Order: sequence, then C-alpha cells, then structure tokens
Amino acid sequence: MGIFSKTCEYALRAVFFIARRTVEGNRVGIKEIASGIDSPEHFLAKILQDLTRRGIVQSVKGPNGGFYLNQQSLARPLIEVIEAVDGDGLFRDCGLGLKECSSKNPCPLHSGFLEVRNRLQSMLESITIGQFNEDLNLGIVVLKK
Amino acid sequence: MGIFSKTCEYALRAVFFIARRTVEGNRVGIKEIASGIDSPEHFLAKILQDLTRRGIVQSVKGPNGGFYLNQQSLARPLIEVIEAVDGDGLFRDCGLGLKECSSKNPCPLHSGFLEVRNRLQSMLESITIGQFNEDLNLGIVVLKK
DNA sequence: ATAATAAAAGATGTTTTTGTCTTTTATTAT
DNA sequence: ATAATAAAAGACAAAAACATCTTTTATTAT
Repeated sequence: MGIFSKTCEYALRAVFFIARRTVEGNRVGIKEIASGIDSPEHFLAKILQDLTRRGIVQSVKGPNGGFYLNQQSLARPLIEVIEAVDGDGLFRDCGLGLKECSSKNPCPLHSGFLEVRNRLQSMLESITIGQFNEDLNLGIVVLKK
Repeated sequence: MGIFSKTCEYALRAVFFIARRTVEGNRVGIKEIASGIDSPEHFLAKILQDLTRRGIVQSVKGPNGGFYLNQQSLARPLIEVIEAVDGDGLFRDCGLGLKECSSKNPCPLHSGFLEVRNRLQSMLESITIGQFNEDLNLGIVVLKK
C-alpha cells in the first residue's frame, strides 16, 4: 500500500502529463495520456472524468478535443488533486483509526503524527501541477516506469 | 483511507493494549483486547495470530492463557509492527506508484517525499510498544473511540 | 484422565478498490 | 447535413481488503 490510492497515483501522474502538453499548446487524448503515464486507459478515463466534473482539469469532446489545463488549473497546488480523489483523510484522520482523536483526547501517536503530516501537507500545498514541465521535457523527472 | 491499513491500525492499538496489561502482570484474552480497542474480535484474532508467529507478540493457549509481551517485545519500535503488517512500502515505494523511481530516475515528488517519510520513519523507529503504559493508565492517551 | 479454557486454524461472506469493455453524447471538419 | 472523432457514461468483472462464524489444538486446573 502506497501513501495514496492507485486512483490518486494515476490522477497525479496524469495531471503532470497534461500540464506538459498544455504548455506546448496542445490538448491531449486519453490514449496518449494512458500510454504516457503507463496506466489502464479506461480506468484513467473515469478518473479524469471526475476531475473534469470538479473543474480540476478541462476537456473538450470531438476532433481536436482532449484534456488540457487552464491557467488556474496549472497553478493549482497538488493537494487539491489529492483531496479531490482520496479526500482529506490522510491529513486529518487519526493514524490509529480512532474516530474522536484530538489534542484533547489523543491516541498515543497523535502529536508525532501531527508534525509529520503538517509537513506533508505544506509540501503538497506548495507544489503546483504546472511546475515540473521543464524538468519533464529535459527528462530530469519521469512519469512512467 | 488512512495512512495505515485497517489491519495495521488494529494491530497497533492491540499491541499498546497488550503492553499495558503485560506490565500489570497479566495475560489478556482476545475478547478483552477486541472490546478494549473497539475492533472486530475474529478479525483481530487473525492479526494477532500472525504477529505471534512472527514473534512480535507472545501468547499461550488454555486457561490463564492469552497474549502478552516479553521484555524484547515491549522495547520493540513501532515500525516493526507496521512493517510486519503493511510491509515497508510506505517508507520505500514511490509516491506516484513508479516502479523504478530513485534519485537517479526520480518522479516529480521524489525529493519532497524523501524528507517527509524519513521523518515519519525515524519517528516510528524511536517510539516503542511499551512506552505509553503510564499515559494509558492515566487516561492521557486513549485506544478507542 | 477429564472438563474447561483460550488461542490457532479453516471456511466462507461482504465491501471496496481496481480494471475492462461497450454504448452514448458532444464537437468539429468536410 | 454528415461523418469522424474523442470524451462521457454505463455495465460488468476480478482482486484485495475487511469481516464473521465454526472447528481444531494446546494447556491448565480439577
């Protein structure tokens, strides 16, 4: 089990992929995205449909259609994608699964977790969907294998 | 989705619960553990059977039997329980699900993740199963609700 | 030895996650 | 208008996670 669901992993790789194509001035089809990030095509389609409904990615149907990102979406922090897909449980729920864990009524790991996941959260708030385009083009970072 | 599997959450709550009873000098039965940590009894039984096989908790059958922790187990870092149940994926696998993600061939989040999860890892290495017994007795920390 | 106890093991069921395949709808170029 | 294109939506299936119930085995007290 990774830190995110498989669904979320695909979503994140996909938005990075779409961002890169977008700044090149192109829309990109589901087939190309799926093969570009090594994900099951139809499964990814569902994920992107959902993100589109939520306004996190943009799409148009028909010839020359495909997915893309508007300026607002390119500037979006990664955490918005994660919360849209996996919810905010990773940042809010008790590490031991307690319903009412809080600073008033903490589980043994409460304070330790607080620090670690605040860091995770602020990291994911500071990273944007569009910030890796150049690194992706240069091959400094990758989205498959 | 929390950071750990449900199975792992139950395992962690259970070992804390057993630790507390152990230092009081008692073995504790599965029924009492399950109700003490609010978990499904038979499901927890499986989990503890597995941890027993791995030597992470101890048990004896029959009257006056039950689960307990020897000195070595009481001193065990929490990460050993987590790795026994969920594996080490949380600390090793790529956040975006790439098979070959590394510093040589990083995903966009590679370096950011490295820092956060090294912190998580060292936190879980420094906490021991037996270190919350007093806080549990005083009600400063809790294992259910 | 026997009965009672409690973990271990086995069988089975449910729900969620992940994945595939087909049909429909919207858009564009001709 | 029509045909081609590509996302959207729907139906279905496999696998994994989560959960329950029953039977067996080991241990202890009598």
